[in-house]
Amino acid sequence: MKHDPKKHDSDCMIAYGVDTFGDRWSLLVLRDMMLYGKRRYNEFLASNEQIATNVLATRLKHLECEGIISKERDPENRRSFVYSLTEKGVALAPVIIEIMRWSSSHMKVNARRRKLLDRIDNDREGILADIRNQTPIMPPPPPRAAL
Amino acid sequence: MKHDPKKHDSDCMIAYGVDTFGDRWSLLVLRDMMLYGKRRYNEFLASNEQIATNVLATRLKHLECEGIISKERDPENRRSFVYSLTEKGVALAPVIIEIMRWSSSHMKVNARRRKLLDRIDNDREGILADIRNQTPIMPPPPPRAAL
DNA sequence: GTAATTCACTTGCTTTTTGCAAGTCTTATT
DNA sequence: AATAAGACTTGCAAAAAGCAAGTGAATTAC
Repeated sequence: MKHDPKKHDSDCMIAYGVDTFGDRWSLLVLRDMMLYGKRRYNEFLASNEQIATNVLATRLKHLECEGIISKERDPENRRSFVYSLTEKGVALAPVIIEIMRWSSSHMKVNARRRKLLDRIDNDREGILADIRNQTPIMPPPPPRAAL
Repeated sequence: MKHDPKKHDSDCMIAYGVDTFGDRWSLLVLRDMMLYGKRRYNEFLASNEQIATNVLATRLKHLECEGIISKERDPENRRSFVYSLTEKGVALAPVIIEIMRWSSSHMKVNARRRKLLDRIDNDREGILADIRNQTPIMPPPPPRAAL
């Protein structure tokens, strides 16, 4: 599945970004991959934000089609697939980082978050390296207690 | 109209950003304000992306309610309103900048865009100052030829 | 001073997208 | 051979987006 470049060729840079990854669920999937190192369908499904399974499927397809992520069979368990960030996907890290930086100044920041923010300021290269080789940069939040 | 903080208090930083400004139309309105210096309802409506008027109205209300923009009557034309970025809104500039930077490496970049990207690298402070005092940092694109 | 205009929206309706529950298909385990 | 895990698909209801037309206050034109 390949992306049709015609649509964007004369568009603005923000419009291109927005069309490619600028919706709630795509951004949350990218967060799951970059921050928590998630790589599997059921890991994305398990996020606290409760994405619907059909919506997750279409988002993964779209991100793959845009060249942000790639999909391969897990060699160790052939009924599973593994999603990874491509170079194009890894290059989105600064966007995610700036969103976190912005949010942090407008919401309560707990210890786990503070630690990550400090690292953003002091070890940006290390964070980018971790994202590139799929090392989680912060522990995933505990599952929200069910009603 | 005030935002209810309960919803986000224990959420993640990306989720907070996504809920606040992370949808197609909000991001395009922010672009219009930051890059092109747009400040009026009919200016937003006139963007090439063709936002529907009812959708624009709800987005402006949401952004205002989240404290990203503020709305005042135009003192020189009292049937008009002027929207401005708040400090919280200006603080989103790095997110917009990183989206542009990312997009620029994955799409064709014309001369106008190249000029802005150079300025992002060489005069970041100047750009942030322009955004803060509502000076357009690039000319708006020509209106797309109607069908 | 009344009529036409501008500006910023609303309203009503259709279409598209999302959300939810259940089902399918492939590969693996018992 | 039967059961289960993993990754989706399908069908349907609900919410959001898109479209066209209408409203109401402020302004200019006659």
